[in-house]
Amino acid sequence: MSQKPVTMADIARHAGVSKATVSAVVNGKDSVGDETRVRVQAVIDHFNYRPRSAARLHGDAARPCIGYIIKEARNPYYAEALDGILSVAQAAGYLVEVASSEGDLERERAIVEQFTAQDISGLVITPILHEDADLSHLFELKRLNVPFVLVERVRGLQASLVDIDNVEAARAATRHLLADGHRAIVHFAGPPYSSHSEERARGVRLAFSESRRAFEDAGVVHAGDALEDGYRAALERFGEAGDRPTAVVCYNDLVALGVVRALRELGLRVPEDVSVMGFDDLDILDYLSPALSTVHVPKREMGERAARLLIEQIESRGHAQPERITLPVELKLRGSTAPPAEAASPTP
Amino acid sequence: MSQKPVTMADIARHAGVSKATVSAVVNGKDSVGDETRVRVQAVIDHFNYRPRSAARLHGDAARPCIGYIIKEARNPYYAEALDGILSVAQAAGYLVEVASSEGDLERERAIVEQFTAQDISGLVITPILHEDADLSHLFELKRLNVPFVLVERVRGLQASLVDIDNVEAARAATRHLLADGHRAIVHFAGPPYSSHSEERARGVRLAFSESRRAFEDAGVVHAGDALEDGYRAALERFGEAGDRPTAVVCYNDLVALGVVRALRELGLRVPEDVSVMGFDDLDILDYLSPALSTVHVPKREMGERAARLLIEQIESRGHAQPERITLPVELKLRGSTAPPAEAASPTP
DNA sequence: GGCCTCCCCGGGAGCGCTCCCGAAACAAAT
DNA sequence: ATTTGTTTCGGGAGCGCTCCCGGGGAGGCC
Repeated sequence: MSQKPVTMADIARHAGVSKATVSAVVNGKDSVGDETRVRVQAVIDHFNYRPRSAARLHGDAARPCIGYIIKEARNPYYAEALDGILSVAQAAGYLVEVASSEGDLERERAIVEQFTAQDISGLVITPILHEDADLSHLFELKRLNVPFVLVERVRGLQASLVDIDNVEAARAATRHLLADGHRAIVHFAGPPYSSHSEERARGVRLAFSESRRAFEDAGVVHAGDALEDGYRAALERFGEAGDRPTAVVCYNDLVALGVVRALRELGLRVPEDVSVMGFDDLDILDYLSPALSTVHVPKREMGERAARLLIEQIESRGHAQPERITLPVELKLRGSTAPPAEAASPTP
Repeated sequence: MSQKPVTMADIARHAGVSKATVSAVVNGKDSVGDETRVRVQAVIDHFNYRPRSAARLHGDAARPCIGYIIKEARNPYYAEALDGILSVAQAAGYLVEVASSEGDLERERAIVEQFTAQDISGLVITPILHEDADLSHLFELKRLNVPFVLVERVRGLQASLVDIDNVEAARAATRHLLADGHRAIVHFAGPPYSSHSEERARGVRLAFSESRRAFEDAGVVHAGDALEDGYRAALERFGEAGDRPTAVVCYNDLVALGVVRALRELGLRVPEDVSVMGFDDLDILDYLSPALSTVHVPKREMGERAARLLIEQIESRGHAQPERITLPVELKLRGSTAPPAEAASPTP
């Protein structure tokens, strides 16, 4: 298995030249004769030699590069935030590398290690945070003085953060439905490893509990963060007979789209029979019909702010203080929410 | 600007210890006394020292890692392909890093350099290919013996490739519309830097030219690859009075969704007034209404095959032959295409 | 008080590579 | 024939770090 790595000295020996000459050939210097070049190149090709550039520690410093760790490659949310990061990073001459943990803590840990082993300049991290997750790799980052910015709150970790007030946002969205007269509202919550999910669920519950009018809590269902999750959850919840919620607050827009599809298949109309509220305001929503009511999250701006914060931190050489930025959200009411049929007309 | 980088020797000097001790502290070895550890750590913190791990060239080899270079972070197409790459790579113990060129050749070049400077194990590349683009960085990869797999054809570059037959696919899609009786078809082509775009346009033209029935070529319009591009192009093309195409073949699904929105705003019905054909078959399409007719591209499988090919190449230590895989596509007819009004009901 | 541990720590070699500089080898100019 | 120049190559130092090993100091035991 573990072949001995072929080194530049090996090539030099086999080609009957010095290491310096091999180095010159590898780097395309013009200070080497054609005959020698060909001979050395042949040996290189034969051994399939590739210089371990890790060893080349002087000379041109690596281009500064920041890493972005996301949780779900398939959620356009991150692509939009990436857009913001890219615009700022590019302007500042930084490269951006993205890695997805796909919701797996061990993968996140491996990614962080990989990045630090590559002397990355800094990281923007969407951390995995399920109950008693081992966050040692994040603390490790602090110990190694690797600049990083979080885009999701981590309890007990003193670090820069760019986020929205998820509790308040979810609360506002739910309040709106309550004000519209909905009395049975269900919340399709996100994945357990996300603090965003937990916070949004908390906001929904807060709105539930503060509701003074007659209200039957239709509960919180653990759904997920993908299209299929919303679809499945809605088929299950609305497929059963009896009490049917009149509104659903979703963890995010993808879940909401899944719900809309399920409702359509179940023969329920949106918003006449069921109101659906999303979260995030993905770009694509503008292009759909019916348009989804949702909470607008300034993803692009969050990416920009995170990148700016990170670059400040990098260029201050770690002497910048951690900073916390909370960006405002906005309720976007479009076509997928309306007062419930019963409440719409009567009770003036 | 260019601060002198603080090295381990600096820390050792200021702490009054040896480099070895500093190294031990940095790596959390337990062979160092508490008092010394604290003192050294203090100096490290003060100077904000971070070991240049590039210099640590023995010991634990870096985790094998493959890079994926995409063209457009915001296109879910790549996210779905990434899904396939991730599943194979993860199973084989590889990490995946994604970088987006955002359609910019210089950025692509910088990314490739960055990756090779990091001793990446291999690359999956979606190359930028506009007319007489300078592809020297790709040839450079061959020279450096860096394994890589393309997922878009590059003329004149002998390398592994996983792709579909874009010409044939676009031709089939257009043929279908022709067979349905459409006589004025417009093609909204993709960005100029993409060979996929060029090939698909070629396929459309082929279908045009082979059509035996009376047919007015409504032309090829240069649109782009994003939602807004399709939206803009459709507003322009269908906003004008006079000859109105009865069908549009789009470069991809995003463009098609943009077109659908524009048509809706213009008061045109899909598919009654205009048929819209997409390309790619994004996951989200299943969740939309009306569902989009499109060409199903096996993105996930393409990602899997590309990753598998790449890993074979890596583990054969460069002695594997380049291989070309062409995967089949499938026409997915859903709700956005139909025979044109005139042809459907022959004027009763 | 002598001796043997054990624990810390420092000295120094070595990693694979690149750079600087000078030695050959040959050509051209005086 | 000597000088000057040019091209091509090798020797060797040095990069920042880690590992091995051996030396010294503190403490325990007789």
